[in-house]
Amino acid sequence: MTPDEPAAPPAPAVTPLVTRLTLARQIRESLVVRIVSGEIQPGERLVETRIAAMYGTSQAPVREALRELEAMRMVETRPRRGTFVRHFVQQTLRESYVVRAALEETATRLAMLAGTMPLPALRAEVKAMRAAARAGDAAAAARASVAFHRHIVDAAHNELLKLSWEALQIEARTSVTMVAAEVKLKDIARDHAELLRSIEDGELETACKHARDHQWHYADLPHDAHGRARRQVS
Amino acid sequence: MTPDEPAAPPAPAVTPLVTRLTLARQIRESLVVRIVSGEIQPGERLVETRIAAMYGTSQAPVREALRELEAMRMVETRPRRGTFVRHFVQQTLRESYVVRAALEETATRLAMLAGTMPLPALRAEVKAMRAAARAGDAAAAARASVAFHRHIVDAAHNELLKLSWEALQIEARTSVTMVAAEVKLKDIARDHAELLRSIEDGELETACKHARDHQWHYADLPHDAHGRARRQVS
DNA sequence: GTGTAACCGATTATCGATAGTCGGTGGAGG
DNA sequence: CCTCCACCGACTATCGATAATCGGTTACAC
Repeated sequence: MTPDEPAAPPAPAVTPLVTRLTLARQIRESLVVRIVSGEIQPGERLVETRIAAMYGTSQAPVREALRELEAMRMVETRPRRGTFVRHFVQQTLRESYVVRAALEETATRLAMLAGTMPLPALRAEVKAMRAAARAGDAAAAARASVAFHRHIVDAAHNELLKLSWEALQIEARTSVTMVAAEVKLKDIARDHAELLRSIEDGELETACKHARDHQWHYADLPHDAHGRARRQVS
Repeated sequence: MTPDEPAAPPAPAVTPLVTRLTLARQIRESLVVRIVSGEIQPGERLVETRIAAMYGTSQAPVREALRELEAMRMVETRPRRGTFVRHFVQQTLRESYVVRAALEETATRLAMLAGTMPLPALRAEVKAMRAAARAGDAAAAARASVAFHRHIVDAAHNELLKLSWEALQIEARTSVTMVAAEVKLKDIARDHAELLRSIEDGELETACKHARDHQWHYADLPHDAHGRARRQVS
C-alpha cells in the first residue's frame, strides 16, 4: 500500500515543539523543575489525567515520567492510590551527599592505587570553577563541580561504582543545593582546590578522608529552599 | 532470551502472576532477576512487544518496567531505537564487592555514630552462619550473611544508602559468589564473627576499616560464575 | 561498480477507551 | 450522635490500535 504519489504532509501545523526528545522525557524535566522550585508542594497529589491535559498529551507519557520521578525519589507512588510529591526532598538531598561521600572516597582510593587519577582534567575543572565564581555563573560552577567529581569516579574504572554514582542523579541535585544552601561560588572553587591538592600530594589516606569530608560537609549545610518556597504559599 | 516461540495463540492461559502488585512492577522484578543472573545477555535488545507477549500483557506495563530499569541503570534506552541491557551489569560481580565495601563502611560509621547498631541481631546472624556451616547448608549461610549486612545498612537510617545497596541485588549475587569462589562456610562464619567483634569493641575507625576489608577480600577471590551462568543458557 | 533515494519490515511512541479500585458520602441501624 | 455498608465519582492500570521512526535493502541513474 504505497502511494507512488508522495501524499505530501502539507500542513500538520500542530507540532510546534521541536520534539527531538520523547514527550515523557520532556514532561519529566518540566515536573522536576516545578517540584524542586517548590511550585508543586510536598505531599501534593499528581493526578495523571490532569497533568496529561495540562501538557496536551495522553496519560501514557505522563505515567512514564512519573515512574522516572519515582526512581529519583522525588515522588512516591502507591499502587492504585496515586502519586505524591515526597516531603523529604531536602532530607534525601542531604542523604545523597553521604552516599556520594562513600562512593567518591572509594573512587579516590581506586584511582590513586591504580595511578589513573586525571590530574590535568581536575585542574582544568577547578580553573573553570574559579572563572565561574568570578563571573557569578552558578550554573557553570555546578557543571564544573559535577565534572570534577565525575572525572574521579571515571578514573576508578569500576563500572558498577560509576553506575551507582550516576544513579544518584547528581546533576539534578547539585543545582538545588547551590540555591538551597546558598553556597558561595568562591568557596566551591576553594574546597575543590584543596581536595585536588591533597590528591596531588599522593597521600592516599589523607586524600580519601578529604574526599569524604568534602561531601559530608554539604550534608551538614542547612537546606531550606523548600521550606522557603513552602512558606510563601501557605 | 531465545524466543521459544510458542506461536502465541490468542488463548492467554498465561499464568496470571499472583497479582497484587501492578503488572509493571512484577515485570520489572522478573527482568532484574533475569538480567543479573545472566539469562538475558548484556547488549541484548529488549523488544517491548515481544516481552509483552511473553508475559501475556500489553505493551504499556512493559514500557513502564523498562523505564524503571533504565532509572536503575540496568538498561539503556535510546529514543526510538530501543532498549538494551547494559554491558557492565554482567561483569560486575567482582566490582559489586568494592561498591558494597564503600556503602557498608559508611553504614557502619553512621550506625556506630548514632549508636543504633543492632548488636543482638548481628550476633544472631553469626550464630545462624555457624549452624549453617555445621549443617553444610550453603543457601542458609548466604541468607544469614546477607541479613547480617542488611541489618547494618538498615541501622544507618539513610534511605538513599539503603536504596543504593539494595540496587546492587546482593541476594542475586551472593549465592553465585559462594559457588563461584568456592568459599568455605566456616570461613564465612569466622569472618563475620571477627567483623562483629570489632564493632562490639566500639573502635569506630577500626570497625569501618574492617567492614571495608571484609568486602574487598571477596573482590579478590577468583570469580567466574557469570561466565558459567552464561554458558549454560547460550 | 558505486552512490543516492525511495521503500520495507520491524518496533517504538502515543493515543483513546475501558475495566477496576479507592476513598468518601449519606442513609439505616444501634 | 456514632458506626457500618452499599453506592458514587474520581482516578489508576491496562489494553488494543495507530502514527512515526529507524536501519537495512533494493532500485536506478551514472
